[in-house]
Amino acid sequence: MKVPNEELQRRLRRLREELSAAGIKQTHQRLEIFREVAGSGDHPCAETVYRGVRRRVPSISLDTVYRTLWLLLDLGLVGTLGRSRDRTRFDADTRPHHHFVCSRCGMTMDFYSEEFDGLGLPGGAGEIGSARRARVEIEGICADCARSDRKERRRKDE
Amino acid sequence: MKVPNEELQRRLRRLREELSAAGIKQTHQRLEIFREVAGSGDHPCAETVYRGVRRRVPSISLDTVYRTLWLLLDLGLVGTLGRSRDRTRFDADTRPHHHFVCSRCGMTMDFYSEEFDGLGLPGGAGEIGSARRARVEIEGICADCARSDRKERRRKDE
DNA sequence: GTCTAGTTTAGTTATCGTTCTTATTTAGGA
DNA sequence: TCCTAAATAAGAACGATAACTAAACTAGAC
Ligand SMILES: [Mn+2]
Ligand SMILES: [Mn+2]
Ligand SMILES: [Zn+2]
Ligand SMILES: [Zn+2]
Repeated sequence: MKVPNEELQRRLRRLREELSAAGIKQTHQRLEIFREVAGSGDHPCAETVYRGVRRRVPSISLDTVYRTLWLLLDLGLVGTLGRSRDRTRFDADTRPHHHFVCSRCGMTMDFYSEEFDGLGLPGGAGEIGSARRARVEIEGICADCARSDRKERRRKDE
Repeated sequence: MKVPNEELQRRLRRLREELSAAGIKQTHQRLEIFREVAGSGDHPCAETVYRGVRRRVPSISLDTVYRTLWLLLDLGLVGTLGRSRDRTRFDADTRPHHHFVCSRCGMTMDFYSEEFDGLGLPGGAGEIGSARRARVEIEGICADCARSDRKERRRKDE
């Protein structure tokens, strides 16, 4: 999953705006680290970002990658996800969206739904607090795993 | 939030059934660790469970707590939640339910909604895989934090 | 172009949740 | 009761992340 160039440019423009607005310097490293996350339509971990950026900026340090990713998180330019046993994964898609996670292979896939975006606390729970954002995670079996399961079952049955 | 004794007993009975069914030994430690999670209506982390169990079983080791909690997870007797930067938190409520998380103070509160339980992949995303379970996390400001915010604002305004 | 505060690097060290190692104990079947 | 595979306790080890240092670099203000 590669992010279309047009969208990538939009995101890079937003990075520059947010850095300016916050009075934070626009360094080559910050640009390239963000480009790496924002250009992959995936949910890379810090280590993956590091390896990717290193191809273009061989001197980059892992320390800078971490510092920058947490900075981007503070600025709201990336989000995080990932089950808590695993390493943190970053997500440059800041549009409201949701995730499907395959419980067999761990594959994580984005999907969009305005209906889900708008979910608030249901009637009976109104006094807990005021909703700002809803995130839906659907756990299931991905199409690929379902296919190999069927194949496996056939092999066993015959 | 304390789990009523009747429900706790039901959960402990289920533990024994599941351990038997899986051919796993019923140790004192496993019983007490599960009792700790299942008896708190909360979402304790491993460390909290450890401290609680230690009052009754002073020789318990943190390692055993972790091993047991992951075992319970595999058996479907507990779930996990928590943002991936923080320590994992465990949840012995295996009924389908959802969470409200206060972005100010971190307070996590359960709520129930049959509508949310039944959420599946929306039309446009049907080919990703087959849904088994939906989890909704609503982020917002809890009633308590909203109250202290208002108080704070008043203090500043006058 | 100069200046400077903020940033990066490399290296080292620390932290903290979690997992491994090893010797010892125990649950539960024979 | 005896036996053994499984489980535990203690503490060392691990891996991801964070926090230093000091020296070099650089973005952006003037
Ligand atoms: Mn995503
Ligand atoms: Mn819960
Ligand atoms: Zn899969
Ligand atoms: Zn709060």
